[in-house]
Amino acid sequence: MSMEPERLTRAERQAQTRERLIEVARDLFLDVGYNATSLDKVAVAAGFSKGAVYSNFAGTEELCMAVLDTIHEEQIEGVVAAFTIDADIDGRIDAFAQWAREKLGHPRWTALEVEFAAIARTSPWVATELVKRHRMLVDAAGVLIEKVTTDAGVVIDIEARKAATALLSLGIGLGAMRSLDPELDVDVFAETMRALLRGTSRT
Amino acid sequence: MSMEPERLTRAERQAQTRERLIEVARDLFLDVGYNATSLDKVAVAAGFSKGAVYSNFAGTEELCMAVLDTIHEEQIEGVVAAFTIDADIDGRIDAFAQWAREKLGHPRWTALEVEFAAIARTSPWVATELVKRHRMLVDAAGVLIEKVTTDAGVVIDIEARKAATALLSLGIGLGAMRSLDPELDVDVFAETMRALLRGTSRT
DNA sequence: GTCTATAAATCGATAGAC
DNA sequence: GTCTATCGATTTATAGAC
Repeated sequence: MSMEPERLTRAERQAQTRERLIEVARDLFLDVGYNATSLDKVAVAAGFSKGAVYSNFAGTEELCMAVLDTIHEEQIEGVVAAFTIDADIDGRIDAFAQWAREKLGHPRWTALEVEFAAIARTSPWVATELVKRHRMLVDAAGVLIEKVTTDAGVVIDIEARKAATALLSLGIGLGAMRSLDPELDVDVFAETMRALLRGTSRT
Repeated sequence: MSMEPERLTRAERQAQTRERLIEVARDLFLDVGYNATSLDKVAVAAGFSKGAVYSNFAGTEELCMAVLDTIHEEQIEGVVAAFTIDADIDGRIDAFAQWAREKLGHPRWTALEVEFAAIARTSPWVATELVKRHRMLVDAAGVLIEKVTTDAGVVIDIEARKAATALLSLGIGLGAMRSLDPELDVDVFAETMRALLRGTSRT
């Protein structure tokens, strides 16, 4: 038990380096955007050199993709947590609206998401990978809406997956505009969501 | 009347150069995006050199802003045209939905809009100018929705300006995702819009 | 006003030492 | 695996000729 941990330290050290790089890169990408963040700045800010980055990621695009993966993971957790609290459907919708309101209040993510999506026009790899993730996000939100509504015995006019597409798109678009204009009213998200999920209840 | 036109030709020539540059820059910006379009490529593609661009625009940012102005102008014209056709409110909504469907089918604009918005994080000038234009777009759409609904004697649940904010944001977000994923369902825009503008009619 | 030439800075990516 | 050094390619912006 004395030297055993040393053997794993090699792999663990690299894992720590990778996580540290993702952590620092995330802050930079969210603060100044993708194009304004050079690979060198990330390395230096993390206390490494460019070589360390290239030995953990194929390049800038894969680094940003790894960052987006951590963000997407947290977003899904937040949405699931809001929609699975112990309350009726109205309470769950309120919880989600509150979560969305906080997220849209400081919407650095959406700006990065759409800026990085522009890279997809010249990078086929980014395009296919981003499409995968967006479809996964829409699917996850779709089944969640489907489950919440059916559990509550409510029938909504719009298809669950379409509602998920609309809400994700609205969140992204609203966040992008909000990150530009701090005075933009964010409550329109909750209002639109309620208009979409306004169901015809059946006992 | 023989040499009189010659005196104006100086100014007219420069105006033509400026328009030509905006026209070519628009195509490039929409095709490959803002960051992938260098000032030099625009100049060469237009049959000029970089000097011609710098004598007509302060730099790349102002050039793109001029391009966005022409696009915004056309967008407003399209929306106004759809909402002022000779029909009842349902027919006008259908016309707008059809217009939006065509625009979102090939949403090159939204991708440029959000990509350029990312520049605002490091350029204060771009930030203030873009905020001006977005607020103008929302205002224009808001008064249009207000007028159309009141003309039809319909009262909608959501405030007109909020509905305009939601629809513009949804269009931008949906377009950004659609430019990434061609299989994305665009009809959700029309469905969301109808859910928002579902009014309680009063004679 | 437009063009040519150039300055100056930045960034991605690679090669080789350790 | 990480670091140092460096190449090569772009880009913005300016200076001076015409």
